[in-house]
Amino acid sequence: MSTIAKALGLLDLFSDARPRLGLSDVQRLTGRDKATVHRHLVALEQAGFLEQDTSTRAYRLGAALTRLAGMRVRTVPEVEMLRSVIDDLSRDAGELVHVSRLQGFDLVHVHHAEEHNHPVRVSFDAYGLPPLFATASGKAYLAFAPGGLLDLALADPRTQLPGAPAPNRMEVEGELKQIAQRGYARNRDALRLGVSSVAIPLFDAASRAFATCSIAYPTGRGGKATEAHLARLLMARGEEISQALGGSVPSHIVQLWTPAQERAAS
Amino acid sequence: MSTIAKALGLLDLFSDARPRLGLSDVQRLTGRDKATVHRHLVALEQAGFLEQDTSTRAYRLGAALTRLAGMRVRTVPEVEMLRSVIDDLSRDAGELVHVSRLQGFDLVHVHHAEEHNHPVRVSFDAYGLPPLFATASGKAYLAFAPGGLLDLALADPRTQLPGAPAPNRMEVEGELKQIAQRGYARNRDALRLGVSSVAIPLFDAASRAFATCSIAYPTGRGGKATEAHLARLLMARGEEISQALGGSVPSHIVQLWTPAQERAAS
DNA sequence: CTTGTTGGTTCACATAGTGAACCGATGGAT
DNA sequence: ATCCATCGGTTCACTATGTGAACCAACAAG
Repeated sequence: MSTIAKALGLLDLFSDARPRLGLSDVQRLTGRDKATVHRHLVALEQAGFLEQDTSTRAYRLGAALTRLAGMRVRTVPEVEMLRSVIDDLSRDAGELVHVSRLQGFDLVHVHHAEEHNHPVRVSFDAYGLPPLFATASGKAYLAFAPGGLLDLALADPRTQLPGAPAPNRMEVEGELKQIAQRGYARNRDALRLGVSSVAIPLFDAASRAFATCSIAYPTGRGGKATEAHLARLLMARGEEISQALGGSVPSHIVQLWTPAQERAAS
Repeated sequence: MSTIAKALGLLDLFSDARPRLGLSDVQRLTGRDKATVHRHLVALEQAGFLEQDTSTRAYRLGAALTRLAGMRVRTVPEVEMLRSVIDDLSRDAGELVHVSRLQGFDLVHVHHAEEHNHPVRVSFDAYGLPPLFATASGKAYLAFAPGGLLDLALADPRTQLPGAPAPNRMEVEGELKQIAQRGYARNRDALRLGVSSVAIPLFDAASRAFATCSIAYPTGRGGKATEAHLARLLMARGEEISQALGGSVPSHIVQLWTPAQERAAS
């Protein structure tokens, strides 16, 4: 293992729960020699990746990180950031994966990836603006967005499928509550006949829902089991996808998305 | 020089102007051996600090940076982030340095540092809310804030010193224009008799003005020369201060703040 | 077909990293 | 006041790790 990897690995020891670490803490957590750990910490500090509190002598994440992260979001287009994660997810699921960002109440296309495993698969046009209430993505967003938004969305005619009956406010509220508890939204044949999908929200740096990721699959292919399987895949990568865009998922939702056995293991 | 420092130094080669670098680019820029550079790049990539474009094979800043940067802003209080920069600035200037954030049209105290070089120095209470138009900070903010704000600020009575004549809209506009050209705002005896100050805006991650940094000094001490000297110190650190808070200064303002001889050198 | 790029790999060599032992300071317990 | 544990940090002999000249394969322009 390269010394570079060892040193950079130290940064991963810091977390929201454990934002400040002393020399001995790091030494214990890594099992490495104190002298080694110290030299690594000093090197990271000199590069600005760590800062040392002058009074407690504890280390915390440094300013160079925000500087470089800012550079990344400015110079790397969203699509590039998403590519590898979304490709992986599409490969694992064997279905069409789709990321949209919210602009007002429009779901605008950001990126998609499709895998050609199945003979029958979902295809779609990337630039249509589907109505919020007719998609799993739209409902996933509303279920995790701040409260007031629902009324505004209901008032906007563009959020509904033309010709369809207006959604009942009580019913919708009930469904969103279910989604918030379950961790993902689902949809069967609502937007296009024969197409089902599951979706989760994505969160920005301030942990606000601002985009969504969905998997679409032919309704014919799967019953409850398929839906649950795809939803699991989606939720398992939910945090990674938000992070790829520079966001962070609120901890209670990370928990919701983490399978029970994994939670027990950690 | 430690290999860790060498590897981390590679990240600094990336910039807004040069966001993607190939192996040979990095080799040229550093003068190090190609094999060495390559191993460093791979190590950084494996840690997520770099990503390699699969088609062009060029490297760009990676997702680990945004993840860690997010952690930093969540876990490290603003005051902690500012401390070292502001302390340095206060030491260099030998005067009181002051950082405020805008909440509506209130300048709320974030952090300050005072140096005890001079026998006569400015002291102040940290928690007063000075009127926007009576301070260098307030004017620095307005001069670099989006246009519509000025009218809203003029309409708000709290932005003006009680008892003072209402500011003339044309005059104010002219002054803000001057400030925008000069790069900093100034103030003599407006808020408190015998106290002058110079101020610059601070920018957030989206490059919007959201806070200010000012240096206060006794009017008696300095004429034009002192003011210019302190303003230079302030502007020289302007980018660093914004960055400490996770923001980034628009490039045209960085230029405005960079002395002519330094610009020629780089 | 040459010539000059590019990204990447190999291996003998020496430099840079390692860790046991040590130091001084701090903070409880006794 | 003394002991003991723990803290952050340093030293130095030893060797594992990093280094760089030489070497590929692939690609593009002349």
